[in-house]
Amino acid sequence: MFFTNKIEQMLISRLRTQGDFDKIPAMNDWISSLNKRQQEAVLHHGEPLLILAGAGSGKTRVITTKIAYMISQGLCDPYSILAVTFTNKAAGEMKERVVQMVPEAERVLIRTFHSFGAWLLRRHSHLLGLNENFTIYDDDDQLALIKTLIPEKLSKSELKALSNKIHRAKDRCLGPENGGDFFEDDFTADLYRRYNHKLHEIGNVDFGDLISLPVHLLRTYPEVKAKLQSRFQVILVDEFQDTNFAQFELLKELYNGKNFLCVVGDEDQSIYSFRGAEIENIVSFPEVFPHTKVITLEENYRSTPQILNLALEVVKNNEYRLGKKLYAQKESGEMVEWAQLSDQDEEAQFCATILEDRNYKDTAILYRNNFQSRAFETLFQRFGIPYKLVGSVRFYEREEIKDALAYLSLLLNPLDEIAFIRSINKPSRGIGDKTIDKILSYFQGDLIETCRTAIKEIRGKAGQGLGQFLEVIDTAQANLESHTLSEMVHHLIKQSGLEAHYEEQDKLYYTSKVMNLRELVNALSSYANGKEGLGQYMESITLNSAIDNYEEDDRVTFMTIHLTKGLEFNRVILTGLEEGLFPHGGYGSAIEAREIEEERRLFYVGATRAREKLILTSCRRRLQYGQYKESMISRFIEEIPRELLAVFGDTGPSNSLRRGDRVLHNEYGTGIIENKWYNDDDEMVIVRFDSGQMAQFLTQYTTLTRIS
DNA sequence: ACACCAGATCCAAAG
DNA sequence: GATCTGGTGT
Repeated sequence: MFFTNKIEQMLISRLRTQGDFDKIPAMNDWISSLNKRQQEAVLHHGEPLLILAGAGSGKTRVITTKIAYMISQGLCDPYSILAVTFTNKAAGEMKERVVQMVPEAERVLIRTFHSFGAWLLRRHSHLLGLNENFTIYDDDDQLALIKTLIPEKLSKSELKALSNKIHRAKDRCLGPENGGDFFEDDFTADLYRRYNHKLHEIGNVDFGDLISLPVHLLRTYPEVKAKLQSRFQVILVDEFQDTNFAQFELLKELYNGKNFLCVVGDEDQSIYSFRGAEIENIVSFPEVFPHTKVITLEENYRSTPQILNLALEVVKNNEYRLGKKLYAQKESGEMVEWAQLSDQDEEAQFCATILEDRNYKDTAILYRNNFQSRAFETLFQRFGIPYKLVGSVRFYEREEIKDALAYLSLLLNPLDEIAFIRSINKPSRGIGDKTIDKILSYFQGDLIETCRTAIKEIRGKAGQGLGQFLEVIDTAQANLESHTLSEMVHHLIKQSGLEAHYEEQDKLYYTSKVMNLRELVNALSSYANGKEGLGQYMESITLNSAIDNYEEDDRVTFMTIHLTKGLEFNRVILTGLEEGLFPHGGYGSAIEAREIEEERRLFYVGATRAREKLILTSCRRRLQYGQYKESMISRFIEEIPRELLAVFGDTGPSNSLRRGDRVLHNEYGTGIIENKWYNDDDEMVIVRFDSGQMAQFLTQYTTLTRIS
């Protein structure tokens, strides 16, 4: 059931003349409340659609209306729609909004790329040789597995680099054999080969596999591919600028020329290239899918002109962008403020002063790096200002939760060596490295059975401990069949001694680890009994993103700029605008132009989260590794035309030279500053003189006078 | 096997 | 400065 252009034309003209959508009367209102471009995006069908949606241009509204429209007009079955979002939270919100419009939308599949990948793999685990109840290895688990494969000792950072390399290879659908020159050395490729082999033996998957294995599956099994292609007649992807190569490949595999593809994104908001995102995906989309209809949404409904224009002034310094226009629809508001503070404590103090108006809920304090939250937390605690820290440590990354999950992983997959090593001596029951090596020397596939064999040969404290461990596992195994998951896990954390162990720790360090374990038990109550429910729970918790638990309440929000994607606040304080911090990098290690452009996009994302009020802060010095370090004002501040910035307090804007300034030099004469950067702590400029000569200076040793 | 201490490392961003 | 890691002694 597809749109022909004729039907589309008819619908558009019907909308214009009568505005009469009989099936759902409200549809008329929904569509007519959109602007022309948005309407066009909702009504387009057939050829692939690329919606270039600037910040705050109402893209979520367009997608939800589009889905509701297709369903209510009977253009496709809700079951045949797949919508891919960036986080589970975004998926949940999208579903809620669409279902509110048309209840049948309950059957639309709305997921993140990763959870869609997992969904696909669960249905075809047998074809890929995966454990039926496979669990997903996160970066920690991946690292732990790599460790077992390397005999020689490598430093943590070397291991991380290897693990990262393997991960990035999977993002590009590169295997150990077809990596080309991606792997500089044979060692990495060989490690990758052994890593994949081991992971396959265990029957689990890692994050990268959640995308690359589905691609492999569809390429290897045409019948599976055909089935999926015919089911998903409509595929929508949000935040397309942050998809990686493998995700684009997956999308291409799902497309058969007959189904409808719609992607939405904004190249200026691509901020995840460190995680493999390819900004090229959105730029090249019309070439990959010829006849793509491109619709640009250029009206910003979120921010005041002051905020929007400032953000645009910064991002327009990027070379690599499509250069969309974006027009503020809101009325003029307050000037954007900039405050320069002496250090991170004064910065926190400054924020606290702003919050004296108690508009907690409407305010977000944003920063580049997680560690910056600390100064804010300390001060806000002291002043009793309510705040919530979003996403620094995810629930499943907590030590006590990982411990409990290790037992559960082992129950689901007794081949899981990583879960085995983590759980066997936690809390310590006398089983050390030596004993574990000994047990593994009896290795016979199933690790529980291996223990049963090995226990006969292990005496003393270790043997006793191993007996206890087996009892815990056996009881849990039996309870998994006969009790609810909550009851099973509740008993497990008691019997294993985890609860007592963490009770002790809580008393000593005033932590609340037992509470977290209770929370785990509670969360399980909404899942079905048995292995299947347990598997579902484990998946949901592993794929839970840092932002997924974010809830609005009357507290100030602390979070990294990366996490704010898709959110908005009345008032935003963008902190730490200093060279080396934001933009990150520099100070000795040169920053590549590509990286600076991504930092600039990050600034753009942060600034455009604000609806009414934007405040920027910089510190003159900052505590780093226990020492104060002088910092320089971020180049982003310098890229803002002075008339767009209200300087707060008595600190003036820097008098330093900026790109584009006209300067006078004693010997060379007049010229224009072509570029400015920092080499270690030295400010460097390149000047293009009117004579045509170019020269590079260390500004502290050269007299360059600014002239107008 | 584990407690304890010194030296190393951390402070990119995340599904 | 705080936290983590690896080596040492018991």
